[in-house]
Amino acid sequence: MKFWQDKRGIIIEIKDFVLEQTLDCGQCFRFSQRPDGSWHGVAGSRPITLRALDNNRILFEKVSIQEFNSFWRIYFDLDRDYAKIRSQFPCHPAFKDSVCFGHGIRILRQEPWEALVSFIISQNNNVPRIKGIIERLCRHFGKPVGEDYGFPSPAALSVLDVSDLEVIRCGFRAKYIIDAAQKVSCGQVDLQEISKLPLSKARQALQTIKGVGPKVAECVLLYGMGRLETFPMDVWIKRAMARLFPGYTPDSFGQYAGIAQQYIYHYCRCNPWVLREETG
DNA sequence: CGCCAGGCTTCTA
DNA sequence: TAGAAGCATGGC
Repeated sequence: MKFWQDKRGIIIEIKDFVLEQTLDCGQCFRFSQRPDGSWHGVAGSRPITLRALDNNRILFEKVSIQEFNSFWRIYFDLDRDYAKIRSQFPCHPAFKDSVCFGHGIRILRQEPWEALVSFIISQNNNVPRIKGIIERLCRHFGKPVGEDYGFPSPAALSVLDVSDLEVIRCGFRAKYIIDAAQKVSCGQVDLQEISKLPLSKARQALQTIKGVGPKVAECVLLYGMGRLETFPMDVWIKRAMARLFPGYTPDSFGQYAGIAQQYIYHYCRCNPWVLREETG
C-alpha cells in the first residue's frame, strides 16, 4: 500500500480494496453510497467520505496524514496482504468463486463497543432495518459531529431505560442494549481486556451480556476486536457449509477463517442461487 | 398479505 | 438437555 497527500485529502494505491464490497458486505451498518458515487459514513465519532479514483486508487477526503496513520489505516486494515492470506486457504471451487467475487473485501477494525451494540441489534433482523435503528440510535443519543452523529458511549446509554429507546424502534432488543451499556460502563464487562483473552474465555465473557449468544459474540470478536481466526455462523453460513463445503469446519480455513467467512457470506448473499439444492 | 430477517431467551417435553 | 415457541418491527 502506498499513500500520499493531495489537496483533497489522502490518496492510497492498493490492491484488494473495493469500497462497495468492504462497506456493504454486512460487517458494518453506518456507510452508504451517495448519488455522486462516493461512500460516506461514520466510524465511532469520525465521519469520512471515500471515493474510488480508479481500480487501485482511493481518495480519503479531507483526511490528514496524522489521522490517516493513526486511525483509518488501522480501521480499513490497509497493511494486511490479503492476496497472501488467500493463497493459504484450502483449494475448493466454490471458495475460489467466493474469493473472486469479493476479493476487495477488507475486515474492518471497528470499535468493540460499536460492534457489540450493532450486532446485538442485528439479531433476527434485516440489514436495511439494522441500518435504520443504528442511525436513530446515533441521532438521538450520540454527539453531533458536523452533519453526522457519533456512536453513543456506554455511559450515555447506561442511564437510559427501555422506554427511552422506544424512539429507535429496535423492539425486544432494547433491554439487551441497556444491559450491555450498564455492564460495559460499570466495568463488569471490560471490552479491552476481552479482546486479548483466549477465544473461549472471550466468548464466555461477552455472553454474560443479555442478548449476546454465540453468533453475536463471534461478530464482536471478528469485526470489533480484530480476531481474524473467528468464524460467525449465521443461517447463511450454515447453509453454505452444508451445501458447498460438506466436511469443512471453521478450522479448515485456518488462522484467517474470519476473512474466509466474509468472502463466503457476501458471495452467498449476492448470489443466493448457489445454495439451491439442484445446483449443489 | 405472509414470510423472513447476519439469534437469543424462555418454555416444554 | 434438546427442540420449539415467542419475541418487536418492518423490508420485500
